[in-house]
Amino acid sequence: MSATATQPSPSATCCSPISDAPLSEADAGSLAHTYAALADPVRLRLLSLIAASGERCSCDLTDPLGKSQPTVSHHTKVLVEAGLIVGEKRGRWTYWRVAPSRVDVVARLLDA
Amino acid sequence: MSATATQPSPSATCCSPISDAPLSEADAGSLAHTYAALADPVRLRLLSLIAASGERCSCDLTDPLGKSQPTVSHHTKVLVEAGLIVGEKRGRWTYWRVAPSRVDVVARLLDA
DNA sequence: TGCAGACATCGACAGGCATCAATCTAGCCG
DNA sequence: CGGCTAGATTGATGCCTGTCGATGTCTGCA
Repeated sequence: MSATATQPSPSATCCSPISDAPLSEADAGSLAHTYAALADPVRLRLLSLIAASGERCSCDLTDPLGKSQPTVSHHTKVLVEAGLIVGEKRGRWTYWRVAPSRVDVVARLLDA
Repeated sequence: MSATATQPSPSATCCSPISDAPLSEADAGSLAHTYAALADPVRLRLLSLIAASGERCSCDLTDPLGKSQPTVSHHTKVLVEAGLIVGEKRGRWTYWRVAPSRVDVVARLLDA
């Protein structure tokens, strides 16, 4: 597959609160994709571990989550593709941080 | 099954922003359940149709969504179980409204 | 009382996803 | 250079979920 196949769509960054106007099919699709990234207990705990630490290495995620290394790697990938976290490789380790802008969009979508 | 089997857990109503402290497994589970209700394009459009109208009958949902009546009924049920909408039967029709309190909880969880 | 319409439920099918073992890749150290 | 370790990728497996046709239930109306 191409490297950008599941990149977050630009339309996901532009939506006003859902009470303003019905979502288009395209917007609903990309937003559902973002919410799907949050619809897993492991990913929510992963995100909160990163958010609470500010920055966190993959090697410090497998133990608290109680999941195998491939599983954790899979979940970090999903969160990256949803634009919710960003990773930085430093030497042998990868450090993760939350991507505040995207989190902000998701939070604000449901504002009344 | 019992009528309350999939009711939203009380713990889902009490969570502070995820950056404050890592989520417990139980909280992560119930929150993931709520996000899963939003992780479908049809349900997002359904929710936005209801939110934009204030109140909406099931009979006015199948056409704009382009889904069959059983499918729409399934999705409204999922949103009700997530606490995101409430339904009221009046005569032969069922009218749906958003449940602001739960929507508020979901929106606020990601606050930085 | 009997009929028609609105909605829920059931059963079945297809597609997607979480998980792990095994393997691969890349950077560090002796 | 050779071994070691962190992390990504692959492939297989089992479960969950979206969808629809068929059917059931209840309400209003003639």
